[in-house]
Amino acid sequence: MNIKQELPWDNPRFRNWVAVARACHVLERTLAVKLAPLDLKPAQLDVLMNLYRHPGMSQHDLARKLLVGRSNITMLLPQLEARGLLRRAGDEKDKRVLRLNLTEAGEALLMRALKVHMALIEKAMSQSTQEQCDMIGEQMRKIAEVLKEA
Amino acid sequence: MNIKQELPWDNPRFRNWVAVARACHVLERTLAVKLAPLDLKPAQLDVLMNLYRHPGMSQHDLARKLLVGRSNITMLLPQLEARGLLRRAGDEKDKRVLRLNLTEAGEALLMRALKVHMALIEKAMSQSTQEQCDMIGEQMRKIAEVLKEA
DNA sequence: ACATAATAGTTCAAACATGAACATTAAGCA
DNA sequence: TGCTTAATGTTCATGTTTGAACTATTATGT
Repeated sequence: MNIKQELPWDNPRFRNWVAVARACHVLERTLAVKLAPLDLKPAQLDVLMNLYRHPGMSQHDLARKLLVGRSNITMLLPQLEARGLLRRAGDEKDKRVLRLNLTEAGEALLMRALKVHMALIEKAMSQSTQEQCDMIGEQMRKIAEVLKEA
Repeated sequence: MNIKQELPWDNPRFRNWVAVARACHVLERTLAVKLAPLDLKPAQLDVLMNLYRHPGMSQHDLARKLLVGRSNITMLLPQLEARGLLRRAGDEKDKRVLRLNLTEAGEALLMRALKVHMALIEKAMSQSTQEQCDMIGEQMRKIAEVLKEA
C-alpha cells in the first residue's frame, strides 16, 4: 500500500481552493494597509459594519456573526467605545445583555472606511463578469452552509 | 452631498466577496478542528506542504509563499524541527540561508494531514460542478494577481 | 579593494485571538 | 415557590502574528 495517495496537487478542487484562500489572504492584507490611515483594522471594520446593519445587537450575536469567540468581542469593543464610535447600553428586560449601537462618529467613520473597502473589492473583482461574480458568491454561500454541519 | 453613498450591501460584488471571506474563515476553522488529532495547525500544515513541493527552499522563500513575515517562520520552525518533522541545514555557498527539508516523519505526517485536508475540501466543493470550480479558481488567481500591484 | 547596499535570519515587545473558568442573570421545571 | 440548567459577558493564561531593530553575510559600485 502506497503512503503517497493521490496527491492533492493533482486534484483541481484542491488547487482551486488554495487559490481562494490566497486571494482572501491577499485582499485582507491589502485592506489592512488601506485602512491604516483611518486607524482602523479589518476586524474593527467588521464590527462597525455589523452594528450599522443590525443596530442594538448583543455582543453574543455580534460574535456569532463574525465567527469569533465572545471573549474576542469583549477585548475588541472597549477600544472602539473609548474612541466614541459605539455605545454599549444594558438591556432593560435582560440585565445580562449589552445592546450595541453606532454613534454618529462611528457611522461617519464607517462610511469613509466603506469607500476604501468597496474600491478594493471593485478592483479585485473587476476581472470577473457579473455572472461569474454571482456564481462565485452562490457557491461560497453553499460551502459555508455545508461546513456548518461538519 | 450625501454621506451615505451607495451602500455596499446593495452592491452584488460586495455581498459576493463577503461570502468568499466567510467561506474561507469557516473552512480554516473547520480544518483546525480536524487537524487537532494530529497535533497540527493549519499554518504548520502549510509549511509542510510547501517543503514537500519545494525541497531545500529557504526560510525567506517560504515566508513569501505563505504571505507571512520572516519572523513568523523563525517562530514557527523550531517546534516542527524539535518534533523531527523537518531539518534546517546551512547553505554551503551562501552562509546566510538555511535550506529546509522534510524528514521521513514529516512526510508521513503530511500525508496523513493531506487526507484530512482533501476530504474537507472535497466536502466543501461537492456542491459545485468541475466547471464552476475551475472558474472560481481562475478568477481567484486573477484577483491575487491584480492585488499584487495594489 | 573597500565602502556601501542589500539580504537572510533572529530577537523582542506589542497586538491579537483563543478557550477555559468565572460571576451574574434568566429560564425551565419539580 | 425553589432548584437546576442555560445564557451573557468578563477575566485570565496561553499561543500566535507582526514589525522594527539587530547580527552576520553577500553584492554592488567606484
